[in-house]
Amino acid sequence: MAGKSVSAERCDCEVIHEDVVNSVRTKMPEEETLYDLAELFKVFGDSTRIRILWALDEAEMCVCDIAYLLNMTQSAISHQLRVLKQAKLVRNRKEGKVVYYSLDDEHVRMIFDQGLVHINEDR
Amino acid sequence: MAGKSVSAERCDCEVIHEDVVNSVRTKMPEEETLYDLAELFKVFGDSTRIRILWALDEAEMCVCDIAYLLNMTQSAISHQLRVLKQAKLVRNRKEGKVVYYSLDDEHVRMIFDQGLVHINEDR
DNA sequence: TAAACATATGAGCGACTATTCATATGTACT
DNA sequence: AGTACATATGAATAGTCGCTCATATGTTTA
Repeated sequence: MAGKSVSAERCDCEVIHEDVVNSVRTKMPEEETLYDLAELFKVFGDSTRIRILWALDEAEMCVCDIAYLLNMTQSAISHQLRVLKQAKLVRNRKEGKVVYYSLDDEHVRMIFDQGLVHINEDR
Repeated sequence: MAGKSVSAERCDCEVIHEDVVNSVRTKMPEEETLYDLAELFKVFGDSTRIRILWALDEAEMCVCDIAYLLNMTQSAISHQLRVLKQAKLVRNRKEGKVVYYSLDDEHVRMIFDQGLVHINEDR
């Protein structure tokens, strides 16, 4: 509580550029916003889901199509589609027994493209 | 091996829009590219790392600054900075004992912004 | 109604990962 | 050389996650 113990409990250092830190702190978005952002990228952070999204960007497909395309179990695909739907990245349409999935966000492709730019940068 | 077993082993369905699947298949990027893309987004998929990147987008900071800003252990931050560096998202500069980190990619902000657009879309 | 089939879902398992704790490395100062 | 300090790192742990397997749901057709 007194003198130098400004640095709280977590940070075990002494020298701090407090002006910089305070300046940055005021510019940071809300904690919750950054948390939501991380949650969104977590969804992109799996190659199965990336492949599904990429495929759906090309054409609307049913669960079975996707499973066949990616050579994976129908169950595995279905589970992942649920994740993607919760993240509001895909929508579905029912036609008899068959459920067709498609992209629900035109920004997905832009985000992917930006990611590709980064990947291709360092080669 | 005969007749209907076109659908391989993984996909346990029968009805498939093979034309669509084949068309999509030709348009899909290489497996490795999508894998790398997922790896990149995996790095973004953690709120600690997102916060670090956002902070560094505002100003260059030393490890201790970041730990103080985010109220986290120096060790935890250091571990995450290593991940970010391996992903070529941050670079560092040494000045005596202190190591300053900064963003190593101007696309990060654009990717974040696109992500925010998605998040804010459905409210 | 019964069989066939596309899809969804819950439980369980193995793999991965973020943090903590202890300690090592490297630099500055006395 | 020795102390102080900023940072890095390895091991251990707790929590998360993707897939599989079994099964449920819902729709079509006979």
